[in-house]
Amino acid sequence: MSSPTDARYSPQAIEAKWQTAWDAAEVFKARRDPARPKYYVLEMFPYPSGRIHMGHVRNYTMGDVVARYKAAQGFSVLHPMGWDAFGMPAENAAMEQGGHPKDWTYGNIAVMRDQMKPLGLSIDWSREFATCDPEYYGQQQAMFIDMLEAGLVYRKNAVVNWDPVDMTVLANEQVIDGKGWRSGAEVERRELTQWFFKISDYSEELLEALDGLENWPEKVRLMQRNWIGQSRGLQFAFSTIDAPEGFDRIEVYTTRPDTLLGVSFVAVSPDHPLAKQLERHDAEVAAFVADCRKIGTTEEALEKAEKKGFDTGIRVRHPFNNELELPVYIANFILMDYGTGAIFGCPAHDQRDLDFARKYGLPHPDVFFALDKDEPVETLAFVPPKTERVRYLRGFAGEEIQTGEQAVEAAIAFCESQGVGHGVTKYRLRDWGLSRQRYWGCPIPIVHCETCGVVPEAKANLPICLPDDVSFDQPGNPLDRHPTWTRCTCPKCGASARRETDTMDTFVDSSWYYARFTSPRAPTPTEREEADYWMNVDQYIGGIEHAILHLLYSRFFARAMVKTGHLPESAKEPFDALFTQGMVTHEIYTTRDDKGRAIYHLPEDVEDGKLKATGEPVRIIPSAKMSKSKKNVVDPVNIISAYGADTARWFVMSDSPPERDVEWTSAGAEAAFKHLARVWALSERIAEMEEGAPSEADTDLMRAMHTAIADVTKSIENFAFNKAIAELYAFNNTLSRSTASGAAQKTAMRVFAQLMAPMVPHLAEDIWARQGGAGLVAQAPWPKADPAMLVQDTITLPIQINGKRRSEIEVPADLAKEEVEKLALADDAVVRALEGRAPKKLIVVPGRIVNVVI
RNA sequence: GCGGGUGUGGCGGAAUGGUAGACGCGAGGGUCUCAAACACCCUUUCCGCAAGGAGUGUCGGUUCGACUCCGACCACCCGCACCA
Repeated sequence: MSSPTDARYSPQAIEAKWQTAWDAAEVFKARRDPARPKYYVLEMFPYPSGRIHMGHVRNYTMGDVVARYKAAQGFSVLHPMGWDAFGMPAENAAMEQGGHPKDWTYGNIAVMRDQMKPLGLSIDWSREFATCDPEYYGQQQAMFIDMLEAGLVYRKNAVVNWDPVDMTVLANEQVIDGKGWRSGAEVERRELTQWFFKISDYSEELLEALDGLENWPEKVRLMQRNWIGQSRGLQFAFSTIDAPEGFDRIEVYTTRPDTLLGVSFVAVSPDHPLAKQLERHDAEVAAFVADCRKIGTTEEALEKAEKKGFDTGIRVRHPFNNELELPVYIANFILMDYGTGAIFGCPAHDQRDLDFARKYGLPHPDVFFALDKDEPVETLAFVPPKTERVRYLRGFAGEEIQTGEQAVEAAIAFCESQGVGHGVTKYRLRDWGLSRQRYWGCPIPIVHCETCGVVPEAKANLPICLPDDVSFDQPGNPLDRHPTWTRCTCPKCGASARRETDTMDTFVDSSWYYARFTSPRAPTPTEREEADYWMNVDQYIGGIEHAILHLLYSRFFARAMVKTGHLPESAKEPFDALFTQGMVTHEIYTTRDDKGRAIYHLPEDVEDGKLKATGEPVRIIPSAKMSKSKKNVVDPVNIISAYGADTARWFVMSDSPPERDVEWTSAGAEAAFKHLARVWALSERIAEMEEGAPSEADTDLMRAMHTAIADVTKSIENFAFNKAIAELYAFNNTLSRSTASGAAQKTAMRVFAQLMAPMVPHLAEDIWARQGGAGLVAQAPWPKADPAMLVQDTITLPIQINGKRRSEIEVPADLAKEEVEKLALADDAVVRALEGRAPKKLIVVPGRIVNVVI
């Protein structure tokens, strides 16, 4: 080996050096430059949990590859970073360890920023903010007031999880098996008056606009489509018999009015006004309803719970058959939030209704049969797709064969003509409840005045800052029991009044941060010129777990910002392209506390299945998404200090395709480091070479180089970073074995550095400089592949016999089909297989394959 | 329970309906070395000495040809509106 003894790849020195150089040149500062096209790359900003983990490294490296690649393509790039800093963990930490959520949060941010910076991400740190900065949430309060005035905010009652021992509202994740996570008390459903955003005003628009999001994954659009849940159905009222006063009618909504003649019962939600009315005077009803309210507030809990009903004794008349009286049940699986909170049951064609009917001995008359069968329903409901043709026995037009869809429309038309209800379009999407009875969130800028009622704060008084003097030694919302903070003046009449103590859902914070990044220090939520230039986000990158809520709320919020004048009309769909990366998974380690509840432990605190500190054995739960609450997070800091940031970046981008989950393993990090060290050594060797005389090997190397440019470029464009890396490996193999002249190898090495720069920017920068590249590789234009160098003269055509590969032939790339056929038929394997017969069929796919069918 | 997704060697994975296993890891063999590390070369889907055969979660279908498209099933993952 000719390399000098001191020549060694030392990332620590290289990385610090180039990060300093980038900072000095302000390479990553986003500049509004009307002369250049802009590109806005955004990764979902992190929650400051305390330390970065491999999921962050993977997520932010992906964005960085895109940002650096686009910069090389000549775009003016905006690539910012901030912190989704409000939320429960800060309050939990305050309760567990003492201290203040603010100190905990800002402390975590400082640590994580320090951990992130050595990664060498091309971020414009001058735009950084945290959502818990008063400068940020004050602007959010201003928008809340604007939205209130625009009719997009209102108050109504909604149910929450109530812990009767701790006297506090619980989040769904704090309810475990129906019990409070701290107190262990049975959780109750309780109604509170809460603030709501009118996202339902936009149901139809949010649904229709999904079609325009062509650069979003189809699965995300489908999930949102189903979540919004448009349905067409019939709404009508049953008239009641023996019902309490004011309940002479029960409104129901059904998507299957074609089954109205197969109805055998009516059921209402336990939260339905009728149930509430009966509950007041009937102990049995009260007991049943109370029982229903023990089921959690989640749809999942409701769906999984055993289906139960209570016969109220009330009857309704069938709208088309006065003789027929149907029982009215209160049923635990009916949602008050959907439709009218009341349904009719057609057991023959709905499994849940059938189970219910069988349980309570109700009939289940068939409405239609399959075309080829006429067996009455017994234990399995007959629920064919609505597009399938079936034979109606109890349709509105007698015995008729039609699809469910046709029958539904016909039924609606018939019912309307008879004056029984009307066809309506409904959505599953519910309004967005934003009230949280918690401290660490954006205060809702509202004042409750005895004379004026509910009054928005004056904008001049914003931001309404959270008070610092709070304690977390007792459960509940510290704002609610604060002695002075709640006292304020009514902005309307000047009388003394009480401040709203609810804070905002943290989803509000993350619904507009992308817009704030365009002018993070502005005295208004956004600045028109900046928003006009930078919006929309050209590429948004984040986890699939945000497919519905965060992304749907952001889409709504952008529209609300358009309506209130904070964003241009063109920004109502804020994310032009979306990429959902897979999650980084890891095993979970738990022990139990004295009450049997799970305590989670960090991987770094566990060794050989035992806690390092106490030796207590831990339970190992199979890999799951890395999450701060489960503490199954891996610390990348160790990898970076041992091998450098480029190794960490290279490793997380290689192997797994970015959209798929990856299980963290330390095995590959060493290998990634060795590879980068080999590349560095190769560059040293090439740098020492003489220029030399051109040879045929030069042409081969240049062909390989242009192929690499074309392949890597395409792979990065397609978000196939693992393939880009595989192609870089292949080019490395070619280059390191090349016998081309020094001049050619130097050229190839410089291009190699450019191609790997998005993934390993520090190493690329070092090689670029060593090979005499001009300026910084971070600012060099992306290389272009010469199409002439990609053309191949001869190709290998595989020959299949009956679809199985049996042979191959070398042919000129542009050989005529007839010639290929002749050559194929002359091939030994083909001659042997044909045994003198003619082939049944001969398929030649030019440039791809030949298939001989015998 | 409902909605969405994923499934390919020992491992991560590659493959516009056209040579299944690119590239990497690991493993085995070799060169170099006093030795080790590093580096380099070769082998590596399975069965078989070979010829050959089988093979992309399972079962079926469409096609000249299926990892790819369709249907059913199994397993795992994500979401289910107060985790972020």
